[in-house]
Amino acid sequence: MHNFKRHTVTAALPYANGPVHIGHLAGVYIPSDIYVRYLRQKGADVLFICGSDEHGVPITIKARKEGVTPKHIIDKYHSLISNSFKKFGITFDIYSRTSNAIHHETSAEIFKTLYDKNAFIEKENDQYFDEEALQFLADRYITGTCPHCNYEKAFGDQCESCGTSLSPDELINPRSTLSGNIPVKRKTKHWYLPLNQYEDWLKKWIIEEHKTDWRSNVYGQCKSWIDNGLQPRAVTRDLDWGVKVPIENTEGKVLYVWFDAPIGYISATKEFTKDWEKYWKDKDTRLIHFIGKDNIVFHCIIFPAILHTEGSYILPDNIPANEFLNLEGEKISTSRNWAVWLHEYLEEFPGKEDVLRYVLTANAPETKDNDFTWRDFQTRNNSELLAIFGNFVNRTMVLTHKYFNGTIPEVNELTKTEENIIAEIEKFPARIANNLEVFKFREALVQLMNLARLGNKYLTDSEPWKINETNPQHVKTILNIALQICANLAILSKPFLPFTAEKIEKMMNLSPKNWEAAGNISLLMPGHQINQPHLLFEKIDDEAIQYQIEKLKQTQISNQQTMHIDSTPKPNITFEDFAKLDIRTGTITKAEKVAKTKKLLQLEIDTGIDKRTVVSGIAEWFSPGEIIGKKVSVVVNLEPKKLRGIESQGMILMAENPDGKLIFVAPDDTTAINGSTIK
RNA sequence: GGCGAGGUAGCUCAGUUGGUUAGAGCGUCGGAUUCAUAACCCGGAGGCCACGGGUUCAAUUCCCGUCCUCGCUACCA
Repeated sequence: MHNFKRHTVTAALPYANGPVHIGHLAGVYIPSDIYVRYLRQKGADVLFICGSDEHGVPITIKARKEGVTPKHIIDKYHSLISNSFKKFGITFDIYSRTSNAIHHETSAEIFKTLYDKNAFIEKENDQYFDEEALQFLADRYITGTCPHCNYEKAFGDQCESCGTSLSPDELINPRSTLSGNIPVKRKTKHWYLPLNQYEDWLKKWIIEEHKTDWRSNVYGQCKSWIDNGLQPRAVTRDLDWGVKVPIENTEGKVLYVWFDAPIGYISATKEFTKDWEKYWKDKDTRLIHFIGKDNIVFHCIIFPAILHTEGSYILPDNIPANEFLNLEGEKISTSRNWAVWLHEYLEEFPGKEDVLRYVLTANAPETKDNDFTWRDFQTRNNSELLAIFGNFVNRTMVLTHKYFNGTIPEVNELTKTEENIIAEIEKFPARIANNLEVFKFREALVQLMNLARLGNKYLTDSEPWKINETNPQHVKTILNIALQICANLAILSKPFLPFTAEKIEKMMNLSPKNWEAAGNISLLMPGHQINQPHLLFEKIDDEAIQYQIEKLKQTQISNQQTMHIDSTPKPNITFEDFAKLDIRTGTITKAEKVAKTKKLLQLEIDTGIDKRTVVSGIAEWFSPGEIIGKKVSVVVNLEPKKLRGIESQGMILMAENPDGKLIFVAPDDTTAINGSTIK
């Protein structure tokens, strides 16, 4: 085990085209903040780095849509995001942004170094070009008809109607969104990182050297990528928003956003300190990336490959990626507004930053996707944070004021019970720390709560309110120890619940202490005066929860009304155009799954005029058995097309429900005769 | 379909290098208590450890297969 001298901890750069939500917090920022706060409390040399990721096409699209500049968008979200983090007590040493000059210089420099080392492959290929706007078109800047579902506003990279990933070449009738013109193909040159050449190196570094210390989800995902064979990846794009490619004659080309974004960690460090190199180039520095699982490939494979080739940088020692957090059973979605936004939470639950920190840690998606529900949020606040932690501190403080006017009493004779309690207290710092060291934040938090439980049990068992008459000397001992537990809680809860820890410190007149100070009963000296107690947490009532649930329900309703309904009709066609279509009623006579596909069913349809084979992408919604005998509407004069080697001789008409499920568009009356023309 | 990660009490999760009664928190039921935000404390109930085979003296744990969830990937006239 390497003995590291310092830590560089990074948290994934949030993309500056929207606000941040609880999924971001639970997945990346809370665990990283807990870890860093813990390290700092241990007196470690640690740097905590983050910033906004401000390049890439989606930002330019959003800007165009809203009629503002990309700069306007990133400024808006950079400050919104940065603010939310600050208010939640995420203690980055620096929260930078990739639009800064220093980042452009740094990423250009690294690109250039790799370029000079011949680390890239140059490839020339055809790409769509807008002759009016005089620029190459990013995939997102091209719209056209989806070849799969005929949706007319599909993008060059994806059809939002059927969800298919596309390449611009597949689009029917492509158009530039910049000018509306039909784009032309032009040759353009790009650079690729030949990831395939890194396979042996990655195998050794990840598969062999990090088999045991990386989380199984991270390790498994990497292994999957490596085993499946890696492909060269383009590192440049034709775009005018981003880091300019630092080579001559490359006007209009920028670094692909995934290339420059992780370099943002380095440039942010540079911006923060002149000493940045020791945090990135010294073998004694431990580099840790906190990310969500969607980022595994970039942080475990691509970015390390870049750093490795550059040559002077260290590689990450661990990459604790979390899985995803769902909200009330559904995937969190920015575009569908299915989220709890941090800036809204801060307004609706003022002073409850720690409550959310607690709930998201207790329910963190460390090993698998997890679900955030408002009911669970309420229960964890009321029955755990408040009832166990808050209540213990409160009852201890109240008793101290009642019996000793807020002065810490001295410890007298220790019974066996006290000796056991003290021995227990000693174990907690290590117990919590051991879990934090291996990124088990959930379990660490459970241990913290167990300390409060220990305190509650001790008070209840020793009943100072009963023995005050008969044995006042022992009451002093009991309360001293209970108060020492509170002081320990102030220290040990700080990484998790920083605002609460500070409140306890204030109530107890206690100066902040480092981690090693905890684990004993000498934190408060007899005679020390404490302040009046204030409640650390308050009950969250049904009303507040109901309001949040209602809010989500409204979102759901409005989503259902707007989803997938294209409000602009297609251009008019003549009757002659319509008459070209030959749609017949038919009956499904056979159905079977197409081997090795998830969505395809091979159907045999009795169209009244013949029996023919149709391949249809409905397997996700219908099993072969349930649709045999089903009446359907079939386009019988569609040009046949081969799918997965099977010739499809027609198309079945389907409609789509708001939830994405396809339903048959079929004759209302089952007496409809096969072959009857639909007109 | 391929690959990866998961499938353990009502809920959220531990755990098992194969071995006597499978754990925790919350919830639930009962008891005790009143210092404390009806909170705390004690106790009970609640599990074919996804399903089917196999290996073994013994499997929730190992092997094979199946099903379900999530992710990546292919594919969806």
